[in-house]
Amino acid sequence: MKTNNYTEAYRLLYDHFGPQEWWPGDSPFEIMVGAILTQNTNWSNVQKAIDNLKLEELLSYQSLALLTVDEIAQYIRPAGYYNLKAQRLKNMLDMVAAIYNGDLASFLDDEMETARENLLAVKGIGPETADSILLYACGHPVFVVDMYTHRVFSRHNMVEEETDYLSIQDVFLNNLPQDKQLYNEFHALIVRVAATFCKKNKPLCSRCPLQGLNL
DNA sequence: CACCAGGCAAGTA
DNA sequence: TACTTGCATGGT
Repeated sequence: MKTNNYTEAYRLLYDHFGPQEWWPGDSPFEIMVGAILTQNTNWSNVQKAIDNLKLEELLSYQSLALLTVDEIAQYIRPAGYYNLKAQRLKNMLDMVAAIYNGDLASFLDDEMETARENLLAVKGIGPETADSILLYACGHPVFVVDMYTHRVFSRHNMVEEETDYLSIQDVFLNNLPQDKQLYNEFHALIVRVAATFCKKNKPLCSRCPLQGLNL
């Protein structure tokens, strides 16, 4: 059975780490909030911010929409960049209000391309945040690229060192079956292997399961 | 103490 | 177009 290196990389990671069962969140709305809060930020800090909102039962579209930007900012302080992220959350809520008449379910059920355009039009939502929401909150078949994807696979010579988001995304979309469950697990596994074996400013780790690739 | 973390937008030349 | 900078907390 022949397969390509990208499918093989997925299999190696899955065999090593097992299913990751992402996204860590109980609802689509929690995932949308988490996607903004985790921008350039460690997840453990994001979890504290999410817990703050949960304790006050504010982690729903209807509840959060009642707060001012400054009020949101105080709850999410542990996530860092809290003033910026509070405004970005507000921008996202405003988009749902303006385009989907305040009905979150309408956004979640919308067509993928339309939903992506609406997300990218929100100030503070870029390609990674948009794709994370499309995949993990909406359930659309999108491959999410992040800093780890670039680091891990450029280190293994499977993506260019100097490249951009869409180019990396193309590599994976062109070399993997269109399968949202696979995209879901693969991204989570990439985060896992980066945190475990492929840290910044460290040499290629000999214990990385991707060493098993026949390049 | 320094460095890092699941980005993005705005400013500069 | 191609760099650079601001945003900020908490863990290692």
